Amino acid sequence: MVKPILRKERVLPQGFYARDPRIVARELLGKILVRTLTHGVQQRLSGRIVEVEVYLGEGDLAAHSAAGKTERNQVLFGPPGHAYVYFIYGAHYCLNFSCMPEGNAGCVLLRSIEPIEGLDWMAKARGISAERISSETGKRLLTAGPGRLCQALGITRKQFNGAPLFRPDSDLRIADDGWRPRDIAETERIGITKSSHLPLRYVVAGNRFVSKQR
DNA sequence: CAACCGATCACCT
DNA sequence: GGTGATCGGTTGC
Repeated sequence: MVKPILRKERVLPQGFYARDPRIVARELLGKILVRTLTHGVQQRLSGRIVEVEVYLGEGDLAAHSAAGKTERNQVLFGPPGHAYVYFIYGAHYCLNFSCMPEGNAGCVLLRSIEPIEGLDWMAKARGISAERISSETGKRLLTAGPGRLCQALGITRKQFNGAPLFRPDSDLRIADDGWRPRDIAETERIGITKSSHLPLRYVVAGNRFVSKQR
C-alpha cells in the first residue's frame, strides 16, 4: 500500500460527518487517521482506515444512544465530527466519530487501521518489541482492533472525548490522500448481542489489517 | 449505594 | 475456540 503524499493532505471538513453514518462509514474506508503528539517531542502517527462499524441513533439497540441522551453519551447527540471515546471491559478505549446534524445520534466506530507513520512509537505504546513488528503479523498487533488502535495512538477518553476532528490543527483528524478501496465488504457487527443481525460493519475487502475474518 | 455488565484483548487449550 | 480480567456508567433498590 502506498504511503500518503503529505503535501496533498486534506483534512475532512465537519460537513463530511453531518450525514447518515452508513454513508460516512463507507467513505471513511481508505481515509487516513492522523494523530499528532504536541507534548514533548513532536511526533506524527497515522494509519489507513480499513474497518469500521455503524451505530445508528434510532432503532439500534446495540448503540449507546439507544436509551436516549445521558452524561456519558452526550457527544453523540452534539454536533457532527467529534470524537466519542468510551472505556470498556475495564481495560480498553474505543474511538467513534459523531455523525448527523446536532440533536441526532449516530456514529462510526473505528475498528482497525493499517499503520503508516510512527510504528515505533505505536509499538512502545502497545508494549510490543521493535523486532516483533518487522513481520506483518506483528504489525497487525499494533492497530487491528478498536482497543488496540486507541492504545497505539495514545487515545484516552479524558483527552479526546468530545474533541473536534475537522480542524487542520486538531491532534486527531482524518485526511484524504486520494486512495480509494477497490471493494467494500459488509458484514454483521462484532462483539454485540443486541441487533447483531444488522449488516453495519464495513471493511476494505481483502485488506490484511482487518481485525477478524468472516 | 450496591449490583450488573459490556462496541475487547491476551492467553490458554 | 474458549474464557477471565477489570472498572466506569447506568440502573434499580
